[in-house]
Amino acid sequence: MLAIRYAARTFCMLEFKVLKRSKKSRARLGVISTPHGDIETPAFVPVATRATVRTLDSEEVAEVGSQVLICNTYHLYVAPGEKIMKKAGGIHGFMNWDKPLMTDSGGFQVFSLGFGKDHGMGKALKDEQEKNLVEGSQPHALKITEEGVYFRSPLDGTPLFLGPKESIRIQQSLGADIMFAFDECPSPLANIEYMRTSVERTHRWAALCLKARTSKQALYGIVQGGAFSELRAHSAAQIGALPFDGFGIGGEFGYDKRSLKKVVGEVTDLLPADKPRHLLGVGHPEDFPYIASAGADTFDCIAPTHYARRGVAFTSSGRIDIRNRRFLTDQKPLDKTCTCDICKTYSRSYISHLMRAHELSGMKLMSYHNLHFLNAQAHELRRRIKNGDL
RNA sequence: GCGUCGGUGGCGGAGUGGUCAAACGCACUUGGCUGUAAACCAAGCGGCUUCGGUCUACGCAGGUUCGAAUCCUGCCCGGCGCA
Repeated sequence: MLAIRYAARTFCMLEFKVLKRSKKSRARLGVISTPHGDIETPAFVPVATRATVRTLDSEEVAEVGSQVLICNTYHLYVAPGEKIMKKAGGIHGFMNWDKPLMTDSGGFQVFSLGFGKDHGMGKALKDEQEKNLVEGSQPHALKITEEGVYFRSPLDGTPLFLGPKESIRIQQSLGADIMFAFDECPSPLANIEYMRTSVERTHRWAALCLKARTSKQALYGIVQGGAFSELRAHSAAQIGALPFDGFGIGGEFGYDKRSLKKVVGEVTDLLPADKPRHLLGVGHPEDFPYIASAGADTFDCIAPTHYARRGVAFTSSGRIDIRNRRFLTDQKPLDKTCTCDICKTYSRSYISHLMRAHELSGMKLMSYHNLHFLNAQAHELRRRIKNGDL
């Protein structure tokens, strides 16, 4: 199955240059060039699920130093729908973002709307937990088959189907610079037999995605395998051997930072050195050094905006929950070392008041700061690699 | 003045003889969140506690009852109607 030939493959509009390789770690400094400009790597990729970085407009997202965004195929398929997106000429014009864009394939929703919802959990484990999800299990709300995944529209219950062909077709309508192969993001509770079956299916889907592509958009294959080293290695070897333009690394990576670095490092060792790697859905500020030193070039995370709306600000001295009463009288900025417009202008006291009063502007100020902060942290990673410190 | 309805925890508001320290919502406190199901979710929220309890509480004061936030009497306060 994986021996399909890709002779008719079109030339893709993506270039990757490695400017420097660290002597201390797997970290590397690079530039990804796309039709919409360059991405200096390592880069943080803000999440714009429904063609918006929640609470911010595209100009603000650029203002805080974002180089590239990732949107979501499943969510844009549900609303406003493929036709409308196609008619808009794709996401770039639709959301007024002329820098590079990625689209996630919908593979994460196979997890988040499936077992993730069933077990009320995210893809990251906090503690060691029993891997009790057995081969053949199906989540409550959707059905995973060899051909793809049957969903139901969260809006009106309409049956939806997403498989490799459909995902690529929709992603081509969305027109991002970088597409991702349709995969199953397996639950962190999946046992090794479930994981093996899932990974093999994701590999078959990967080949079908390559075959389905007819545009010049770049396409990244996705490595799975959870925290099982042998499955990660197998997946990295299989996916790495296919003519993708880059590689995503998805799923879970164990329940601590050391495990994250180990698992991702083992994967990047097996992937082609001249192609970019994207770590999917990991990026709390404290993770950044682990991610870069494991050899990932880009990585996305909902953290800055997701936490912002709940009152958590990322600062140089850790997280603070701005809604805590003590901040109501605190005249300092969110972070005294931050250079963003919010920290130059507004006090913790004011932002605490806005968040406690559920004012939308509070969520916006928080999102603006957090996104600036994470982009600045990524900038710092590049500086450290350049200086030989990482 | 007469009649009538009502006074419940920080607020709103259930309860109308025992299973009531009192539903539910808000507010408040704490915790969680990593390819967005998420401006969300969970726990706590009278005092003391060796966590089994125990004391004080449903306008105030009495009473009936084995037992009252719930029934009776008086008083205080508020809404409405009639004078």
